[in-house]
Amino acid sequence: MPATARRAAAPALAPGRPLYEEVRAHLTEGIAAGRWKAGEAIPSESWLAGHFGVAIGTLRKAVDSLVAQGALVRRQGKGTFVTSHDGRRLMFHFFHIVGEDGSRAYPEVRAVSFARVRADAAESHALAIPPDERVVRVRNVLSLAGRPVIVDDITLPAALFPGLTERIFTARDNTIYHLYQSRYGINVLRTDERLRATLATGVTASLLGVTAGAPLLEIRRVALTFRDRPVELRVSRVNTAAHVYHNTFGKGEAI
Amino acid sequence: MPATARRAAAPALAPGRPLYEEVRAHLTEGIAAGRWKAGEAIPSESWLAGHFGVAIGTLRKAVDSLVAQGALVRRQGKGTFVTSHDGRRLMFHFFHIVGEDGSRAYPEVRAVSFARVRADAAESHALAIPPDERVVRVRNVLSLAGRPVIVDDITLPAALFPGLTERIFTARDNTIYHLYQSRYGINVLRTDERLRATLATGVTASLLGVTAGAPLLEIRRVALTFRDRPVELRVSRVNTAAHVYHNTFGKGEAI
DNA sequence: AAGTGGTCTAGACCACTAG
DNA sequence: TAGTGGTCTAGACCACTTC
Repeated sequence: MPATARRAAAPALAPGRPLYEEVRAHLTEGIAAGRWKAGEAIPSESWLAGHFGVAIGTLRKAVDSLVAQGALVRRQGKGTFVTSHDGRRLMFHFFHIVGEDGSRAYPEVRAVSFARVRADAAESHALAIPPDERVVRVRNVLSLAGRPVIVDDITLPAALFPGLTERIFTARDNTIYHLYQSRYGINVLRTDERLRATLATGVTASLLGVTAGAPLLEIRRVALTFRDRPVELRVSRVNTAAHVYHNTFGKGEAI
Repeated sequence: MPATARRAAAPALAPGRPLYEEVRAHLTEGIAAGRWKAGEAIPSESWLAGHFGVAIGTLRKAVDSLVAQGALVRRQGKGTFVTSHDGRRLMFHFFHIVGEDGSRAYPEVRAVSFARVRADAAESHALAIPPDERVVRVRNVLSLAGRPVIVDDITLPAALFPGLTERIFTARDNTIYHLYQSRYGINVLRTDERLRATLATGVTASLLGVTAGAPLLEIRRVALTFRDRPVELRVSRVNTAAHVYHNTFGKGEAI
């Protein structure tokens, strides 16, 4: 049977672009809309193939791209699941500060401040929201091995996080991105980071226990969800005396 | 015909792991050994499928992974080519310094020094070579928009770059990675980078035209080829007054 | 045993490039 | 027009998980 005959099947798959892209778009929409929540399984591949009226290979190609993107996770014999940020594993996908020797540790987070304010120019630009839009500003200090290493200034569009309170934010027993996901249905898929070197001043210096004028690594990160919509701005200042920002390019697994 | 019957075909494909991984290993070996050089086309998919005695779909899966890894590039209607670092495009795969507004520019490179010495402890460790092994040390200053922004200290294992002279190194009309590839058959596939903030001192400060004590971004990069073999250590010191290190996580193309 | 994802086959037809 | 990669089908069987 020619491919075109299938196109009229079940959930209308518009022409013009490859079938698997259409299928992928439908799956993406289902995840973004919360039809399948974080940690839940999506229907089986054979069921989805029948549902969309495509061959199993085509369905798999669509799922493959979502797996590569990090939105889905496959588990042989069990099913395909919406990526959840709860495990400790995924955390290092977006946390890149490691010891000088490359050792990884989970930071302890201490909340310093929490405020509802109006976005300043930089925030509204980074978050693609109107000037003076309501935002939540949070400041955390992250410690590694008992010593303060990072000061995080987090800005969230209030409209995306209704009812967020300081208690909710600090009482979480998991990562911050898991909170966004479990309570507000926001899946962080990508981050955009810009790094520069700065000098420690005033409050930041004292929070990190360094002298004014000490070099700090400043990371300006925008977290994005589906359709590259920004959901969080985070400015981190890192004392890199005993830690480094680690990063590899070229996904290539060792061959 | 059952898959197992094919396993005995042409270039012996050992069992135990998926067929496409075997095929991929054979292709990788061919590229690493220089059987197909940078910029050249490998045989067509149908020819390779027949050669290895696998279905076209299986062959494509092997090629897919090498394309994802960056070792091969597909061009519809023309063929599949060994990735070449000559084009200006690929350069930004490994060069991450951009203007504050995200604008990209090609740096002008000025050679400052070139010397053949013995590896120090840090270099021998980073390059996985014996202590006191012979290495080539090069210092470059990179300028953007006519102003010096980066000081690069490059260390190469002399054994991998026989006959390398200052003239060869500075006379190249292309990127440094293209030189490694075209003259020494070394394909840089991955980089491992560690970043920290430091303070400008002495020579570095004067090369960059900043005062001692100015904050600099230090990037310690190890370039890797097939089998994750290190081929270059590069320590960059960047004046981030008007530039930033830019990076995105989560390959996800905008959906 | 039943259900899931993982691998593999053997084709067909489409889209693009080049002579 | 011939050759290349790109998409898609309709199965088969394997590996893993759960009951």
